[in-house]
Amino acid sequence: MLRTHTCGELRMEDCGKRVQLAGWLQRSRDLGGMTFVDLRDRYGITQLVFNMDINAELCEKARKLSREYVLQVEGVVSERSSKNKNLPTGDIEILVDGITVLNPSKTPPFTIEDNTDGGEELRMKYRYLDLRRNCVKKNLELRHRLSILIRNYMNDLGFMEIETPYLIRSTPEGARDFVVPSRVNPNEFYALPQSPQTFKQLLMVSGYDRYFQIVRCFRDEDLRADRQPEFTQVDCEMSFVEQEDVLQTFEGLIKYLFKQVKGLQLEDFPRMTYADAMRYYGSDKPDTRFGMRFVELDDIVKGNGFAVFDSAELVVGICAEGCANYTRKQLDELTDFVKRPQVGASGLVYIKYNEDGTFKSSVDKFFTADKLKAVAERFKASPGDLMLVMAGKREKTQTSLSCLRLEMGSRLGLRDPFNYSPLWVVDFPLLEWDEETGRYYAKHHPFTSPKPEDYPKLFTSPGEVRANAYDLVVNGTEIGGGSIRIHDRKMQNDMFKALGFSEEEAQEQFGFLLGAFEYGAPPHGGLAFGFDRMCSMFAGVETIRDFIAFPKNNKARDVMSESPSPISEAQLEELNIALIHKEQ
RNA sequence: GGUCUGGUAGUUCAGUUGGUUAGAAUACAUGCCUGUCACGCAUGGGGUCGCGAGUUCGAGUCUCGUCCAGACCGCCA
Repeated sequence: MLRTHTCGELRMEDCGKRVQLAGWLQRSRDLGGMTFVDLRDRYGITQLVFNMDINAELCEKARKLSREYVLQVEGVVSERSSKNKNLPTGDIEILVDGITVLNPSKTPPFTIEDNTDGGEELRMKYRYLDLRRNCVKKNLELRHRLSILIRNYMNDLGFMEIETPYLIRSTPEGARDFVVPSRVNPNEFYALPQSPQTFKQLLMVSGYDRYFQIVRCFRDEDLRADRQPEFTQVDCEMSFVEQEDVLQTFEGLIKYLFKQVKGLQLEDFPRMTYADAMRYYGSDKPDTRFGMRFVELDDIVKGNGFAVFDSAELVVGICAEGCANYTRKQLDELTDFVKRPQVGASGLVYIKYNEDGTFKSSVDKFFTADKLKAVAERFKASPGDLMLVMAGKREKTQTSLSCLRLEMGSRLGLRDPFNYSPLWVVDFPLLEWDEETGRYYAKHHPFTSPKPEDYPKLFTSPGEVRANAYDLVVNGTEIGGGSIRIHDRKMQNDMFKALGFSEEEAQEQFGFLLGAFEYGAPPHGGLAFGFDRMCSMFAGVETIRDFIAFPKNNKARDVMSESPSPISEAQLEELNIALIHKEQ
């Protein structure tokens, strides 16, 4: 061993011990007669001291070392004459009598500190240096800790972790697949799994009635701060359960994690139907840390000669408490905000309920004070409040107002990342109409079961069928989701029919699963959590990249290893692949 | 596919209405300094202003194109 201790563990009671440490040179302070060196490893920082009077030759050697050199030192643990309260090892230092440079280092392009001078791009290019930083290390430690806690909790409940394949059959439903050419089967391709969905259902057929897996998944879609092409799911499935059993089981897991990681004892998670989430928050993942719920106004405001309202499918608004003093400039900012292409609203109506009880609105021309008073009552507004109203097509208006609600929540400081507000969103629609292709798609996936009472509507009014599907939402972020699956062959056939699949197409793509369902599939259901998002949620940040050791950038590139990259003609030849656009 | 923001020293940034030799901080190098811990002080080196074209007597600054990075919309069962 090159060391007897780590750089984080020596304390006062170790004084007098002869020790060996190894690590990286964080920083050195050369005072002329003496030199201090901070030695860093994964566990902490320990100060080394060199003194001209004691060993001039060694001190001279220490002065020549620079940042990120890898050192091994030997010396005696001593009490410091001036202590550093900011450091766990701040009471002691090592009186060094021997030093070995294990490896020199070029000057790193940015400082290895919490408040680094390096920008995002540079840190990603030199990610192996970025990972030396304490704050990045803490993120990976959190991730590790969560994975251990989850595995232990699931194990205690009798869940088995079973690995499923990464090279699987491509299916056209859902996200775009990453594909992998097969050399031994020319002209054929595997896909990387978007999730182990079909395999975990097959495991239920096989009788592994409680399965989980912390597993990498792949989706070839555009990236976001909270979306990577490869990401990790906590994938779970149970047999002989109903929706309530799944919700209870995994609410337990999440509460356990909050207790262990944050020391928080969470109340039972509220349930909200998809319909209510859309109606009151304009989103299927509502941020319930604050109110400002939607209030629909159609019956009050229509028929007063304001064409925008009269022609709208929906007139809906929110009430921002205490914001009646917003200036013209602030209101214009909000109008600009909703008019941005990303939000896409055509305008914003404001109604100020002034402190003196009067109203001032952008639609005074059309509405009497009495009418505005009626609107204010519908909002349960008080003098001093500001009502913001939007109108138009129902869904579009809801999503636009949802953006505005979140913006107002942020402006008013109502979105504290460490104030956690979890909820289950339930009763999702089974199907979703797609205008472009003119057909229904499974909102969750094609194995999701309809609610029994809605099953008869599958062919009469498919859009109204609700599913046994649920999402766990925390602070406006979808942390996980799942469903009770279809285990009945006839129901599965009906589902494919509703999706416009012919018998042959269904057989072609999912034949192995359908076949399995004919050999005694148990009732089953489950869910999957986004593990990266879970980590970022516990840390109170938006981006999941901080919790992935080697993430991709927003063009799906690894700027460190410069991946993806072209492959050789020989490789292409071997795979029987020709490139169409070689120049790109 | 689209909207927006940015690209100037190793790094993080400033750079006025288009006008002389492009600055600061930090890092780095050298020297001084015996209790520092963001040590201090002094001196010094360091620039294809992302790239290309255009406007102009003159472009870091204006226009167009392009590349790169980031946020978002579409997309993500």
